[in-house]
Parts: sequence; C-alpha cells; structure tokens
Amino acid sequence: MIQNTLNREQSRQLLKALADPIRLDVIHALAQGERCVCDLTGELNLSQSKLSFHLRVLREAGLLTDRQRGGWIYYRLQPDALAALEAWLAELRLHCSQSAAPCPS
Amino acid sequence: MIQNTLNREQSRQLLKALADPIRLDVIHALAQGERCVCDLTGELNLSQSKLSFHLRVLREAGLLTDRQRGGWIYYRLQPDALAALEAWLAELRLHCSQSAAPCPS
DNA sequence: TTGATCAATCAAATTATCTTGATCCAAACA
DNA sequence: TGTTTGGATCAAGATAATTTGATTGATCAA
Repeated sequence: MIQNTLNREQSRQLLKALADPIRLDVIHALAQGERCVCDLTGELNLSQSKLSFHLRVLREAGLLTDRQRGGWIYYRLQPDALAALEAWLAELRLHCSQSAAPCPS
Repeated sequence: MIQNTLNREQSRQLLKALADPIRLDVIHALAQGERCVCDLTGELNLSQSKLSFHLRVLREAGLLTDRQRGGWIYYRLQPDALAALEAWLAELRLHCSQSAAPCPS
C-alpha cells in the first residue's frame, strides 16, 4: 500500500478485510504492537486454522505484514494502509453536504 | 453517530456497510452531494429494490440520512460517521509499530 | 536422522449476504 | 374517491464467506 489515494477496489478490499468481528479482534490486538501467532491463538481463543485464515485475509489486503524468526511468525499492523483508508474517508466528506436540486429536475 | 470514539461493534457495522461494491458506488455518488433516489437508480444502473436494499444497509449503519420532500426521498452522506471511522483508524496506528518480544516468552 | 511443534493450506459443510420479482404503502393529482 | 408513481419490504433462490478437521511443510531439539 504505497500511494495515499486509494482507488475504489483497493478501499473495498481494505474495508472488507476489516469488516469481520474476529479480524477486528486481531486488529485490536495488533494495535498494541507486534505479536507472535503462537500468542494470538490463546489470546483470542481461536483455533489454529481459523486464526491462520483470518491473518491471511488481513495480510492479503495489505493491512498486516509478517516476519519469520526461527519457527515463529510475527504479525504487525501496516500503518500505511490505515492512513490510506483515513485519507480516502476524509475525501468523501469534503463535498457531501451539498443539497440536491428538487425533483423532478 | 454522535460520539467520536467508536466501540468495536460500531466500527464493525460501519465497515461492513461500506465493504460492498454497490454500496461503494452509492457512497461515491453521494460524496458529490445529496441525491434523490429516483436519480440514483438510473445513475448507478440498479433495480429499484436492489438500490433500496443497499440504501437501507447504509442508513441503518448510520452512514446516510434521508429526508422526504413530497413524494421524493433524498439521501446524503453523514460526515460524522466517516469522521468517527477516521478517528478510530487513527487510534489503531498509534502504537502498532512496537516489536514483539522473542518467543518463547 | 527422528520426533515434536508452529503455522499454512485444502476440501467439505455451514452460515451469511445479495439478488430477484412480487407486493404493499403513502403521496400526488385527476 | 380512484389512479398513478416513488420507494420500502418480503420470501425464495443464488452467491459468497466462514468454519472445521485433516494434511502438509518447515524448524528445532534430541
């Protein structure tokens, strides 16, 4: 997620990845800092494959990055992706308050 | 959407409502200003009940407000909801860059 | 090597969401 | 009134996403 103005498809992917209760739990856990997968399973009370599935969704959306250190894998939030989404939202509200012309037009 | 710090459930509902291609089309259309439902149908090339379904999802999430004017109904974006989501995202990235302690801990 | 552990992946079953077409309701106007 | 029109709603079917349990690959220690 390099550029700071997202296109429709990019924002949709970020939003869809975020729009799930389990993935929000993951996001909130990682908002406190990087975490090992081995810790997250217990912390969030998730089965291994379930956690792995959701981590993948978040990673493929560009919201997380991972690093391997020996046998363990650590995930962290990608602040750029969050910032890009913020910028996208900010743009939306710039002109939204203009009233419509009365119908039929 | 009055307060500016969303809880987990509120943010999830906003995100889920946004995470759909048709609803993003609606959002983008309304980002230019208020619009009548009668115009949106043609503008977005949607069936009446399909548009109505998605408008309802967005409205119930707090992202849109509607007003009735005679027989026509106008929708507009609720900038507060967008701002609240921005603030929620901004909080997430405050401390996310802290590295994890090596495992096993 | 061998065995044990962490994590990713896969296919099948489940669950959630969306679409469609019909129906209903309220406002506008003859 | 009766009729027309804009828009919401409903039930059924279609589509998409998630969960589960089993399997696999990789790393580490003995």
